[in-house]
Order: sequence, then structure tokens, then C-alpha cells
Amino acid sequence: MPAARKCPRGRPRDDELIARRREEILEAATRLFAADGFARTDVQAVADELGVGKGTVYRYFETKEALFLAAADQAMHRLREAVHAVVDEQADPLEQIAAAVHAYLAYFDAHPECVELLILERAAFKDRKKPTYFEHRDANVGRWHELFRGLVATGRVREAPVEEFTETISDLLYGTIFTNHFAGRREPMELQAHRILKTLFLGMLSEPERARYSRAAGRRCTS
Amino acid sequence: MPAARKCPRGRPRDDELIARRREEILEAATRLFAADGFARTDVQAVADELGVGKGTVYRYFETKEALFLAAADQAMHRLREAVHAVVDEQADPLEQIAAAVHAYLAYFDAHPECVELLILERAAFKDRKKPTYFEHRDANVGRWHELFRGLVATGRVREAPVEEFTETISDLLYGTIFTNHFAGRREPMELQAHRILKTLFLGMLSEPERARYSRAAGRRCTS
Amino acid sequence: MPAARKCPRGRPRDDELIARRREEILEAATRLFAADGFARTDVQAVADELGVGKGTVYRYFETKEALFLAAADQAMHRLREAVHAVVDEQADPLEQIAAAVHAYLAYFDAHPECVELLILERAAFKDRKKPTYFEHRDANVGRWHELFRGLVATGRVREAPVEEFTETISDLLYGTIFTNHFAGRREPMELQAHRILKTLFLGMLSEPERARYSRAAGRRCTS
Amino acid sequence: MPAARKCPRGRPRDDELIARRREEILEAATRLFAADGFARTDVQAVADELGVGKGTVYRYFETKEALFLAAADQAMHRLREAVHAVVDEQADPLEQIAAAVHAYLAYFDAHPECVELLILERAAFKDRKKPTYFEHRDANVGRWHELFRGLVATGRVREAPVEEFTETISDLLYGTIFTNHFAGRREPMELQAHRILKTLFLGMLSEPERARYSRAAGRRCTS
DNA sequence: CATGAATGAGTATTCATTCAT
DNA sequence: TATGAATGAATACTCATTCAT
Repeated sequence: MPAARKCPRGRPRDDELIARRREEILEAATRLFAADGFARTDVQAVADELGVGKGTVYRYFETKEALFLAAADQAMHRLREAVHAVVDEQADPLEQIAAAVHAYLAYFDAHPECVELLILERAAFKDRKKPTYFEHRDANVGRWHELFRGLVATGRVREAPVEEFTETISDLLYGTIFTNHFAGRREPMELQAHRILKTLFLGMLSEPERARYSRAAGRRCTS
Repeated sequence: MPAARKCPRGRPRDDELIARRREEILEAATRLFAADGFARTDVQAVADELGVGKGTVYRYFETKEALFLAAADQAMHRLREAVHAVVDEQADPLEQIAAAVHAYLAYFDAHPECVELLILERAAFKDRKKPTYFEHRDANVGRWHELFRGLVATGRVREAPVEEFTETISDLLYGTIFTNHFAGRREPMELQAHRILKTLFLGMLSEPERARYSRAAGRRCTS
Repeated sequence: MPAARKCPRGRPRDDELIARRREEILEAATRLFAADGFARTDVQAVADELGVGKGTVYRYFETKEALFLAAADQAMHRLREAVHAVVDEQADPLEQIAAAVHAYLAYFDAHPECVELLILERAAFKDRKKPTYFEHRDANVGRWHELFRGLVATGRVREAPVEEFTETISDLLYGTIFTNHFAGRREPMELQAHRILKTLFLGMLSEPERARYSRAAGRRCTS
Repeated sequence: MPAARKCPRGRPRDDELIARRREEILEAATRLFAADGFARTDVQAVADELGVGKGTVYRYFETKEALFLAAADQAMHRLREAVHAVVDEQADPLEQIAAAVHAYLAYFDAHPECVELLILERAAFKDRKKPTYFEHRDANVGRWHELFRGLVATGRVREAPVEEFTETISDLLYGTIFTNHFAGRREPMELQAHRILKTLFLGMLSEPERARYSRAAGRRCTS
């Protein structure tokens, strides 16, 4: 008799154990993939890192590819959670934007491996899959569109299609984390967030030049 | 007189042919690397594409890696040339900025393979080399710093360290080409350039909100 | 108590099987290397010979080179054992020498592949390693020096530095196995051993000539 | 008749030039093959060493293999010449033997590359060719047989088939040059020659032991 | 369930040889 | 005749995946 195998009353939470193990594998995988790249990381190395057999890793993830994609997905999930958490603390929409920018930069500042994962995913799975990053971004963008619609309606943000704002912010942040990571930029994260927000909110031109530029742009559009 | 020792026995080398062949290899390589990734592209495939033997490719590039890096370098060189060409046609500094943004986006719009190359380089050669993109960027940035110093001095751009401007523009453009390429964004390139310039120059806020934000930002800084 | 942590999850390793497999691989490798040379022997061929996958061979030996050197080492070990076994059966030192000579020649007569291995090792690993043969020889020579010292002391062998004897024997045997193998000499092994021992023990000269030669040599030395 | 093919009076000695060039190539090849082994020596390297094109080497030797074998053959030729030269200076047969032993050892002492060539030839061309060394040896051995027949007839060497003597000497010398070269033996060449001759001529046993051994050997043979 | 032994497809690189010039 | 550009056959080694224990 294989016996109580964890006693009467219960045999509880094998599921929990399984979930925890899954997380552990994903974390080890993230670390190693980010450090060595997809091709140069052996599944064996992931198993070794955890002190388990290689077969065990394969019980949790069908293929090396699935393991990698799950790791990328996890990273994006956590980014989303981190951003949501601070956004929800703010009432004012502009403050929400500011909070989101801070949280976004802070997340990748604290988890540079995640930037690596974004790159690696593209390099390794170009034609097999829509990038995880954009999947997550698109799932989120509707909410920001609404927010901007409100801001335009209340006259706090200038008139323009709201997509212009979300895309610009999105691109700027995306480019920033890459540059931070690849070029090894050492600007303190807080200052960087301020700089970005200031430029996004106010632009670069001086007051007199703004007027001139607006007029010129207007002419161009109506011509 | 045996003539200026100018009768090199044997088949003479044709430098021009060599240079042309080199370019051809690089172009085929760019195409294939971009299409399939570094690891999945055989050197054999590059040779086949050109109808030459594999050994010939190796006569021109010591290793597959060298071939790849040369392709990436060529792409960046051409970007630089394309940008310089249009910038030099403009006299007004703000027009120069606008021209550069257009040219940058137009280049990657016309050569999406180059975006791929940037990604692949990072994924494959993370620790072996400073990314080609940033090497070229850094070689260029001084010129833009000066330009912005002039704009600040003449009061056309608001007071701020010029690095803030160059970095913001740089990051925004970098993020934009990636998003365009990865997420398959279909916004017409010209419109995109306008959107980006408008936001960079004017910011997002409405006039009344600008005042409020400036005041708040000022308070924060002095507190 | 979960029992002496002696329940290693998973398939248990079978050390004996591993050792046997190792031997088998070494034997196949010896055969093939000897037949075709180092360069012309594929690791795949070794695997095929055993009906296993190539990867399996690499589980046991890190590189083709390591496989080869292990094969050479095994051959020398066995030579040593074969020689020791017969030497230990003899009490008289001269008989021991005779037994060693017989065993040495018999070993290479029975295992001509081993002669090949000696050659191949030198040809392939000249600058990477002290030849296995000489490593083993040097590990053994002390014992023979002692034996000869005893023989000189008891007046059974003429006065001379004992190294002269060991080196001469060693060189003669070494040259003999090479010549046997390379030139395809067909002299029966037993006769060959007798011929060698007789010459080593008695020399080639006739009695009268010995006297003359000794005198001449003496003159030369004292002059 | 294809015309004077050699012109009127003069344009002399192309043949001589060709022969000289051939020698040069062979010398460079010997050096490089000995240093790096057959497989690791590129024909290109031989060409570079001489400052000529690779095609030129191929004009003189059909294949890399032919080049190697010619180099080995040249080495053996020179050995033969060196030995003959000193032998012919001696009148007494025993002195001739001594002179040959000296010359043989001196040759390989001065040209260690030749030892390498012997090895390499065996390793690379085992089944394609009778070793050059033995070809040359066999071409020579008849002469030594005669010499020994004379020595036996005149009672200067003990009664025995003359092959016993030539083979023993041959094997001992062969083994000696290998050991010298492989094990890096540093015994001065002159001393080594004396040691070898003394043992060959006188044997190792003391006078009393000789008698005993001879008797025992006799018993064994007649039993 | 966990393990790790076994497998074999997949690939960059070298270099002897040829032959157009 | 000499050259060296072009060629492509040949080959060790890795590592994702499977499956017997």
C-alpha cells in the first residue's frame, strides 16, 4: 500500500507545489536566457541551476521554446501588474500617466533581464509569434485611449487623435529601456522619468517659437 | 631594363571586382540574416544566393560572425549617409531636425532588414561587442549637441541641458522603428514623422494645463 | 524518518555497465584507429561499430583526441601487465630478463594495433603530450636498474653503468616491434626473442676477436 | 623533331634551375611537415615559405602526398650517402660497421626532422606504400650480409646466420633514433655510438656467465 | 513521478586542387 | 609559365528531446 502518502485529511496542495516549481523554473530560465541568449542556454543548465533532472523541466514545459516564451510572458505580466498597482493609486489622469512612466522605467531598471528577453524573443521567434510585449501592450492600450479621451474632452491635453499620444509615449519608453540597457546609460531612473515627462507634456520649444511653429504647421495642413 | 618590376607573374588581381563582390555578399547576407536570423542562416545559403561556392564567401569574410557584423556596419553607414544628405540641404536648425527625423524613419521604412539586423546583433553578440548602432550614434551625437546649444542660445528652444533633447529624440525614434517593424504598424511614414515632431516640439498638454504643470513642476523642484 | 536519504529519485546509475561500455568503446576505437589512422577515423565509425549513437561515445570521452589517448593508454597498461605477470614467475634475474623480452615481443605480436597506436600518437600529438609509451617505460625502468645492479654486483654481467644495459635493450626491442610491424617481418616470434637475447648476452664477436676488441677499446679509453 | 627545343647556342640550364627549385621546395616541405605533421601542414604554407604561388608547388609535385613522399625519399637518400661516404673510408670490416653506426646516428642527430618524416609517413600512408625507410634499407642490406659472411668466414664473428646480425643492428639503431627523438634523450651522440657498438660486439654478460649461458643455450637447442 | 543515459540531426570551417588569366 | 581566386568535400561536436528504469 503506497500509504497515506501525505496523511489522511488532505493530500492538499500538490497543485500549489506544482505552481511554485513552475515559477522557480521560469525564474532560473529568465536569468540564464538573459545572460547567455536563447541558443547558448542549455535546458541542462536550467535543470542544474535548480538541482533537478532535465526530464523534470520537460514535465513542466513541452519544449525549450515553450519555456522561453513562458518566461517572456511572465516578465510582461509582472510589468503590467507593477504598472497597474501604482496607476490605481492615483486619481488625477495626468498623475496616472506620470505614475505609469515611473513604474515602467523602474520595472526594467530593476529587471534588466526582461529587456534581454524582449530582444531574444524577436531574434529567435520572429516569424512564429507576435511578440509578447506587443500582445500585452495591445491588451492594455484601450484603457489609455479612454484616459486620453477624457483629458482632451476636459481641455487638459491639446486636441489630437488619442492614438498619437499613446503611440508616442509607448515608442519613447520602449526606445528608452533599450537604450538604457544596450548603451549602458547611467542616468538615474528618477531623473530620466522626469525628463521624459517634461518633454512629453511641454515639448522642447520656447514660448515664442511654439507660436511660430504652430502657425507654420497650420499653414502646411491647410495648404 | 626589365621594366619597373611591374610584371607581376600570374593572374593580376582586380580590385574593383573584389570590392563589387564584397558588396554583393554583404547585400545577400543582410537579406538572409534579416529573414531567418543569425543562427538559422547558413553561410551556404549566402553562397547559394550568389551562385558562388561557400569557400568564396569565406575568402571575403573570415567567419560568419564577421560577415554579420560587416553587414550591420554597412547598414548603419548607409543610414548615416542618408540622414546627413538631407540635413545638409537645410539651413534652419529646426528644419534640420525635422529633416533628420524624416530621413531616419524613411531609411528604416525602406530597409526594414536593417531593423532586424540591429536586433540580431544584440541577441547574438551581446557580450562581444558594443552594438554597431550605438557606435554610430555616439559618433554623431556631438553635432546635434551643438545644434541644440545654438537653439537654446537663440531662445528658440526652452532652457535645459541639451542632452535631454538629443536623448529623448534618439530614444523616441529608436522605439518607433522597433514598434513599426515588430508590431507591423501601418501608419504612413510621413504622417508618423509629423506626429513625432509635433509632440516633440509642442508637447501634449493644452495651453492652460501647461501653465499649471510648469508651476507644479517648479514647486516640486524647489521644495 | 525518510530513510537514510538513500532513495535517489530517478533511474539509478549502473557503474558496472558504464565501465563495460567504456572498455567496449576503447576496444572498437583501438581497432579502427589502428586500421585507418587518427585523421581518417570518424567518431561516427566508432559508434557504428558498436551500434550506438555518436553522442554516446561523446558521453564517455570528451573529444576524439581523448578517446585516442585513452586507447593508447589502455594498450600500454596491458603491455605492462603482461610483462609483469611473466617476470614475477621467474626467480633468476637473467631468466626475468628473458621472460620480459619474450612477453614484450609476444604482446605486440598478438596486438599489432598497439604498434600502430604508438606511431599515431606521435604523429598526431607530437607537441601536446609526452608519448604514452615513454611515460609507461619511465615508470618501469627503476625496477630494471636495480635488477642489473644486482647482476653486476654478483659478477654475472660485466661492469658498466646499468643505464647502458636498459637503454640498449629498450631501444632494441622498440626498434624490433616497429620493424616487425612496418616491414612485415615474418620471423617467428620465439626465434626472434632467442636471437635478440643471444646477441644481447653474448655479443657478435668470436672469442679471439673479443679479446682484440677489448684491448683496442681499452687503449682508446685510456689514451 | 619539335625543333631545337633548347635554342641555338645558349639559353642554358633551365633544367638546372628546375632541379634547384625542386630541391628548395623539398627542403621547405621537410621542415614544415616535420614541424606540424602531414595533415596540419598546408601546401599554401610551403608556397609561402618559398615566396612562390601555390600553383607553382603543384607544377613540381602532383599532389601534397607526392610532395611528402618525395621529401621522405630525399631524406633517406641523404642518409644512405652519408653512411656510404664514411664506410668507404674504412678498410677493416669491423671498422666499417663502427663507421656506419656512427654515421647513422650522426645523420639523425643532425637532422631530427627526418625522424619525424619516418613517423609521419607511416601514420599517413600506412596502406598505400611500403615505408620509404625500409625500401632504402632493403636496397642496402645485401652489402652488409656479404660483409658479415666474410667476418664469419674469417672467424672474427661467431657462427650464426648473418641475418641475425644485420637485423639486430638495424632494429637497435632504428629504436635508438626514435627513442632519442621522442623521449628527448640527451646522451652525447659519440658516447651512444660507443655504448651500442660495445654491447653489440661484446654482449652484456661477464666471462663466467657467458660460459654458463652458452652451455644452457646449447642444451635448450639440442633438447 | 523524477531521472539522466542515449540519440542523431544539424553546421561552421578548412584546405587540396583546379584553371582562368 | 606563374599565380591565386574559386571551389566544395569532408567532419567533430552540441544539445533538444525521448524514454527505460
